[in-house]
Amino acid sequence: MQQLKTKPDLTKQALEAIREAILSGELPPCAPVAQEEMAERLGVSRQPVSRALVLLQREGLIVERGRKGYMVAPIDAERLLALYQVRGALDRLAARLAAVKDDPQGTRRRLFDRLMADGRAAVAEGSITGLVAADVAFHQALYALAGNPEIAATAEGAWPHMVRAMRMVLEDTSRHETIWADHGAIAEAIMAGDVDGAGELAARHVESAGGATYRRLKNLDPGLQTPDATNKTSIGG
Amino acid sequence: MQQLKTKPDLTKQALEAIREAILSGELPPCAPVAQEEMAERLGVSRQPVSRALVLLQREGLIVERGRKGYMVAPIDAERLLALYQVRGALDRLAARLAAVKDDPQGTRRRLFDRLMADGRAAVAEGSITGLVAADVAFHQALYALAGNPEIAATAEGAWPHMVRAMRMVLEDTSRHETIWADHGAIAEAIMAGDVDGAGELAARHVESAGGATYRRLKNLDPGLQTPDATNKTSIGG
DNA sequence: TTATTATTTTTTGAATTCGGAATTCGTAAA
DNA sequence: TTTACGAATTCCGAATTCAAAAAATAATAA
Repeated sequence: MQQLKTKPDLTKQALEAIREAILSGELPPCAPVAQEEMAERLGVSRQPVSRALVLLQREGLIVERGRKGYMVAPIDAERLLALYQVRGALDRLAARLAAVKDDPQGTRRRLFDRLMADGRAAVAEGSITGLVAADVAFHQALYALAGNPEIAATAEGAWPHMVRAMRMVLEDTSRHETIWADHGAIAEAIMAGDVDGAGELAARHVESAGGATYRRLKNLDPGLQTPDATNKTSIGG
Repeated sequence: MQQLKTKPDLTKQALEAIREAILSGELPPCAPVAQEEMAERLGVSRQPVSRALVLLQREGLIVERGRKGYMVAPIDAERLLALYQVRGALDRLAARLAAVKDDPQGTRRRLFDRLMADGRAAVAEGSITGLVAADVAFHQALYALAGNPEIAATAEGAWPHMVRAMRMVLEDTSRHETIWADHGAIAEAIMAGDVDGAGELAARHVESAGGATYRRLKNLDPGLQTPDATNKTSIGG
């Protein structure tokens, strides 16, 4: 018999709702986040909203504005670059750990096949939302395959910031193809058991994304760009 | 004229106080944490305590026990091992970033000299508390020298768990010397600008500590142990 | 004596209330 | 017209109150 569904828990619901509003852009960067208004909008009292906001602040998605309340954190290019560097280290570790495992049942291969198909479909469709979802799914699968739950838990803090920036970056459709070529190469290296190769590819992929994000946010990357300009070396290695 | 001191902020104070109580062992693993009792002990209402507990849960230092309230999280050997693996990746990155920087003013060398002196003094004194403090200081300095604030922010989630376990591990006094020999080697490699070497040494040092912690918590390491048994290879590499 | 059920207690989550601090707006004076 | 002072409003943290749910306990029947 399975566990019955637990109670709603207003604090958790408020947390999810507000985070989702921030990630979707419904609450854009620098938008004020007033407790009373949020409580009103969610149909609850200020209490659960206030508790959720403390968590959101810890996640870095909202920042204090003195006695003026909170506001949605601005998208900070330098911070994103630093976060991508950290995630590069985490993804390298995840890929290495995934590569040392073998896959007698072929479940891992089927998982990658499905993820790659979803990603390719999103590329073909050109849907930003679909591409973001497929990207998140791929990397979360990487963390899961590593068998170290703390990798996913640690990386979880960085992902919301990246999702928020990803929409802008993916406006440059020229990157869509290379992203999923990278993912394919990473998956192949993992399935081939190539520990060093998988880790290196994963780290470079992430740092490349970080560089692209940085340039995009700094408006250094107006439109198209030659593939040569992407990161080929990685300090994280 | 100087700025006036800002307000105390009861929530933050409660958070620090309870966290400190957990790390010091005053609240041992599996001890129940009741909101009312905490509020009473800290001389505040349940409100700021409740908000602090939400944060502490996010940090993983306390866990929910249904309607029975929270309890201090038990020390989980598997989890510690996983956390050390993650921190190995982070410390590798930090050491590499620190090694690429140069130090024309010699401030970095003086910092390392001071940290090493503190550590050696703690080893000579044999004070567990002093050793823990010196270890934390050394690695936090590493994160600071990396120039990427997100490394420290990310690693911060893992440290409280490690501090809690460190007391047990450091009862094995034979490790004290090797720990600070490792630190010395890492500092030397960084100051020599040896990026690969510094990263490798830092990662192995952390994973070695993780292995020692794991064995200690599993009671596989009763007392002394030959240095040969320490980790010489690292999957995180 | 044991098992089951009803009651009491405990403890938390959420709502409401209270107090204080900062911003804003209005008014008066230069 | 601009500046400065002060009142009013806004908004949040904290305390208090309320309600619900689970655990503990007591009581009763088999």
